[in-house]
Amino acid sequence: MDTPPKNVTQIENPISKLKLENSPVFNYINSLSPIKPVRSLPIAQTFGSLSYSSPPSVFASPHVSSHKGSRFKSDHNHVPASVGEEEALHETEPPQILQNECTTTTPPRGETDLLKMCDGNVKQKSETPDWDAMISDSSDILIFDSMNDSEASTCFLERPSDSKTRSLGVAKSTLEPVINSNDDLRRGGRRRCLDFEQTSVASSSRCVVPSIGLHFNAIALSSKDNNAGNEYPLSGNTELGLQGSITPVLNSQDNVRENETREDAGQGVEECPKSLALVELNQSSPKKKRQFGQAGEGESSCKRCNCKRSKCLKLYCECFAAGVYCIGPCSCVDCLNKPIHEDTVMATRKQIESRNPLAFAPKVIRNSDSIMEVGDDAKSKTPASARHKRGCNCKKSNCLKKYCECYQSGVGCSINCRCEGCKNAFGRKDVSAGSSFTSMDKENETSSRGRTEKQPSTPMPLRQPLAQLPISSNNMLLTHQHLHGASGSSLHMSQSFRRQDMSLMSHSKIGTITEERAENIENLIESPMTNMINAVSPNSKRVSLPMELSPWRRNGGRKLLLSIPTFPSLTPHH
DNA sequence: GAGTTTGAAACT
DNA sequence: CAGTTTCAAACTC
Repeated sequence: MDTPPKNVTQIENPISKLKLENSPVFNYINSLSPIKPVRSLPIAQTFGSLSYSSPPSVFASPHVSSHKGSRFKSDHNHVPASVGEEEALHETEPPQILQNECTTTTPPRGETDLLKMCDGNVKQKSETPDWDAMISDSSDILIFDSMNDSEASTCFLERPSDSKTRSLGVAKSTLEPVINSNDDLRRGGRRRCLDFEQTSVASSSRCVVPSIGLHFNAIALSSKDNNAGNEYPLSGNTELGLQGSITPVLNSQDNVRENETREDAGQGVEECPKSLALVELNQSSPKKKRQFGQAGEGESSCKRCNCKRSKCLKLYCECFAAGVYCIGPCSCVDCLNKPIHEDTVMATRKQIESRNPLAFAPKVIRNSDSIMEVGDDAKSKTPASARHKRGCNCKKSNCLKKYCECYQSGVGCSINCRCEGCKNAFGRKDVSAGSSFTSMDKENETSSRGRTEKQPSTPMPLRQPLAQLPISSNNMLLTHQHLHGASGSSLHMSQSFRRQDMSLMSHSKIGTITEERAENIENLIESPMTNMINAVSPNSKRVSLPMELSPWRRNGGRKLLLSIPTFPSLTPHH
């Protein structure tokens, strides 16, 4: 990928870096924050992962593999604190990738620097660093952290063609609240750039700033959705630069064009998490969708529904389930899943969430230790640990058709599945039962007993309803705060999160984050962090941070256990 | 493109 | 919680 020269230059330019480091401003900033470098890397990432939804399981699919590939690649450079960290990153795949990339091009100094640099990039436009602005913005920047960094970098790296737009988006995200003067415009763009999560997701794909509350589902969903795209508008989101901040302010046309461009480039799809890809690609016809879907875990294409009776306000509707508005390509009838009916959409979402808090969460969860099982064919490339949360219930398809959510998502069946005659090409239930897949279950079980003990070879309780997991955005917040020591930034994040949740109704999985939107969520759940996490209950897990990440860790080596919600619920209150 | 099959979502 | 119905995607022809 071509990186916009400008950015690269900046990032790589040692001189500027030096200047920055030596400058009074730099020192000042450093002295200010507790947030500093050290944790900045890990935490930021974690943050990102935590806060943002992850890309959905989307990643589990072949796409995933590619992602992973890049991830690994970059990871090297980026000094992974631990496996967990990696996983955490995982959640924010898109961002992560970006980040990694960014890291790649930068001296291993810390994300802080990275941020600065990135920031610098943004500002660079104006050439000389505006120190005052920098300082004033520093907080924001910090808040964004990895996300921004990564995204920013990603943006730049990812699509040269879009660099302009992306950088713009980044800049906006970092520097100013993205205000969409025109809702319609915004919405129009939404599909591609979801507001909630989407924004983030979208951003990731588009390099827009990541938002915090993602639609996990959309993202995560992957399977079907993964579209993270355009999500419902966070009402009020816009005002926060942070969050959604960065909603790319594109009108639909622009988006379309952008998408087209991307498609032409042929990159987006592969590199983007399925969800993302969906968002962007889905403008096409249903057939196209299928094709894409194949590529991805389940579908990589954008969502396009064909609802006749649900008004696109039920989970039957893929768009709705993915947290995106129906758009042109949809063939739905009496569709209410449109920006015009935002209130209705939100209300409905809330209602559904009240019934099932995880309704919009990513359906596929990836294990922290997920390792790609590389096989001869693409199918075998699924993440070993990716699994459908609830599992499927196939009776006749043998889990060999897309009727099967597991199969559709590109993940193997697990003990959570109640399928009959499972022949899932990505992993059969019986086979996976003892594998890492059930990690979640294992974790839960383990958690109940203590922590890092080895898992019992005993079968875990079958199908733990994820839905039962208590996840609340509030919890999320707490978690974040805890993790970050309640730093201002974390607070920011939390707040952002909340807002998004509120406005969105909370969602991913990905929710998700999605899936994609989901994966972030998933990652949260299974992320590196989570790896270290022991589940206390289905909803919360005890988390012990890796040494590197855990500032609270006692010298004695005692682990600090935190209770972390598995999923951030989209709804703020609950 | 129409019709069928399938299984998730929703409902009772 | 289980059984049934509704729904829309996936699939077949």
